[in-house]
Formats: sequence, structure tokens, C-alpha cells
Amino acid sequence: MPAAAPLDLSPRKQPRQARSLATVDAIFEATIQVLVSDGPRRLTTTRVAARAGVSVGSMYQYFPHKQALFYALNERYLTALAERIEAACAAQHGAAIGQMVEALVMSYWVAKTERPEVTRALYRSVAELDNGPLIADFARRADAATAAMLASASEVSFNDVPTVVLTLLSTIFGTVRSVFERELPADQGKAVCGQLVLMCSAYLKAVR
Amino acid sequence: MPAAAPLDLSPRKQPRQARSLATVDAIFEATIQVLVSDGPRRLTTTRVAARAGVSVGSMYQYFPHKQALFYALNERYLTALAERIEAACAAQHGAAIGQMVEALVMSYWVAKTERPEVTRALYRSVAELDNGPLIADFARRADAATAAMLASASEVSFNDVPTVVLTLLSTIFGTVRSVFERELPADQGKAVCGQLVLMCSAYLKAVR
DNA sequence: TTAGTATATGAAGCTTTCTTCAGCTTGAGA
DNA sequence: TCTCAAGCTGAAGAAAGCTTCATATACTAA
Repeated sequence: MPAAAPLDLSPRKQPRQARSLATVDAIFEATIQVLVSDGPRRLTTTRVAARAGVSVGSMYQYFPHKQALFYALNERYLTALAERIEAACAAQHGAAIGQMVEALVMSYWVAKTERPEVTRALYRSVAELDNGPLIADFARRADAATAAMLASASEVSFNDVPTVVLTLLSTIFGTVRSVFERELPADQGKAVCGQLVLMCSAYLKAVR
Repeated sequence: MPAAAPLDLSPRKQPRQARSLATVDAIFEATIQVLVSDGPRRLTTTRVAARAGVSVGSMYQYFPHKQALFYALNERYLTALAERIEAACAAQHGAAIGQMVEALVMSYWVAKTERPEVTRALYRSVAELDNGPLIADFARRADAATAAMLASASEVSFNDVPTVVLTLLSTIFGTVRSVFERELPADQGKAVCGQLVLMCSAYLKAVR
């Protein structure tokens, strides 16, 4: 565990005028772009500011330090991802188990493959900060949404729902990550994704 | 993709005397320790040298720069891991499919959980370098070993072995990684591991 | 229009880190 | 023992990054 001093990661001030909102957005977008094109090692305040078309000073109006910016970016990303998963799960309440699994896998897959370079860049840059709390929060939301969805399945039920959900999500999230890490060509990635649906379905049949 | 300049990652010279071998070993071990205790961001040449009980200069006798050291460490780790997987697969030739899966999952799980802090530290530090070639090499070996093992199963056969293998390994590697990322308590980790065996078995039954 | 607040700037100070190299120590073989 | 290559040292140069702050500009509301 990184024995880092506790940092204040909260934003320094909230943008109030339209132009400052644009500035913050530009900074976030620039952060992603620098991450994608230069990698996490070269994510510097200077570079981000330059790409965003603002001065370094402006960054420090809204973020107390580089880490805070990066933390906020991850927060944004994971929150949006959680919302998509929740929506996908909610849409399947009462559906058949097979459909549920397919929807769950596909919503995650689509979310990750929409902008693959961004996904890859974020995967690679996790090390830069202690995002444990963010991951935990995200996991909690995904767990809850999935559990609620499974519970709504009228036909079948599982003994140990928490373990089933944990296994399911660990598998889905992990497998997708593996596919990105191996930098597979698109068609192979899709193939694995399809097999993943199959695998999860087979699993749920086995433990129901 | 990180647009880094192509770096020479090969070691600078080979240790010839016993004491230099000890130095190199100490440097590797120190690298791991710094990674574990200080995190990848604070992995500096000074810190590593200090922890290893040698001077910075000594490091530069064997590694042209920091990246090369880190690269070599990953190479060591992944090579050892590949060997263990190959051994585990070889030991199951001719066995029942269920046993094969269990052996595969467990060998990987055990390898990763033996020194969990090290595993975690290495997972977190991947971003620091472009280890694509190392991952690719490792994946190739694991694929081959697994494919050979499956092919030796007399009872059953699969249509698309490459896809099955790819799916299987992506799932196993990814799920284990997910478990570490969520920082689950040991018992939950074990539980997921058990379920993973189940899941993979169910999958192979479904696609045989 | 004017006062007051919000926002933006970017050079400069400070710190950290990487890497080198000239000189010193250790070990192996003759 | 002597010689020389192998190995080690660590201060110091050079580069890069983070963050601040005094100053300047834009906006808002009265």
C-alpha cells in the first residue's frame, strides 16, 4: 500500500460563470488527450494546460494539485460508467436470466469500446493515484444494481447472491480488461465478448 | 499508445563476479520493496539504490536507465509466471477437463496470492512502462501451454480451440486481477476463485 | 458607469529526479 | 605478490516538473 501523505483531493473552487465551466471542461478533455497521446508518465500540468489552451494558473484555480485533477477525472469516468450499468440493469428487471447477462456484459463492453484509446489510457494510468475509494464506490453501485436485477428474476433464485454477483462482475470487468491489455484485434475482442456471455450464462445455470 | 521514443531496454553489462550478481539481485529485490512500500510514483533511482545498499552508480553499471531496470523486473516476473503455468499445464496432460481447469486456475491463483503485496504493486505499476511485448510473450506461452493441455484431453474436443483458450485465459487472468483491484478480504477472494473454477468448467461443458 | 468579484496569466522559485564520470576498492589469475 | 579488469562510489550537472502569486482582464449587478 502506498504510504502517501493524506492529500486533499477536493476541488479548489466551483466554476460559477460560463467561461470557467468551459475552462474546466477543456482541462478534463485535455487531460484525456494527453493521457492518450503521451501516456501517464508525460501527463504534466504544463502539457495539460497547453493542450487545453489555458495557462497553468487556471488549472490551479480549480484543482489544488495535479493529483486532484486526475482524481476528479477518474471520478467523472467511473460515475458515468456506474450510471450506465445501473440503467442497463434496471431495464432488464423481470427479464429472463439469459437476457440479463447479455445486457450486463454488453453494456459494459460497449461503454469500454466506444472510445478504446481512452479506455486503454485510463486502464494504464490507474497507478498514478490511489483510486481505491473510487473503485470501491463503483463496485458497490454495480453490485447493488446487479443484485437487484437478479432478484427480480421470477423463474429462478440463487443461494448466495452476493458471491454470485461478485463473481459475475469480477469476471466481466476483468475479462474486458484482459482483452484491452492484450491489445487484441477488434474481431477477436468481439469473439471473446460473445464467449463471455456464454460463460456467464453457463455459470448462472450451474449455480442456480 | 504512448508515443515514447524507442529506448534501449537491454541490460548494460552482465555481472561476472559473485559480488556483482549479488548487487543485481539486491537491486531487483529493492525495486520490489520500494514499489510495495512507496508506490510506483516514488520508485526513484536514489531510493532503490539506498534500499539495496548500493550506490546509484552501481545501478547504472547494469541498467542504462530506470526504465530498463523496471522492464527487466517485469520480464523476470512474467517469465517465472509463464514457467509455472507451463508446468501446471504439462502436469495435466491426459487428465479430465475438470481437473485441467482447476489446475490452471489454481496455479495462477497461487502464484498471484503467494506475495499479494508484490502482486498488487506490480499490477499498479504496469503503467510506468510499455510492457506490451512482455505481455504478448507471456500470453503466447500461456496460450500454447493451455492449448496443448486441452488437445491432450482424450474424451472431448472443441471446434474453435484458439477462441476457447483465449476466452479461458482472459477470464482467469482478468478475474484474478479484478479481485486484487477491489482489495477483497482473503475469504471472499478465495470464494471467487472457487466460483471461477466452476464457471470455467461450465463454460467448457457448454462449448465442447 | 462603476465597484466589486470571478477568472486568467505565465515567469520564477523551489524541489525532485536522472544520469554521468573521475577516482577508488576488490577480486582473480599469473 | 603484483597487475589489471571488474566493480563500486557519490557529488554534481542538467533537465523537468509542480506550484505560487502579483498582475491583468472579463463579467455582473447596482
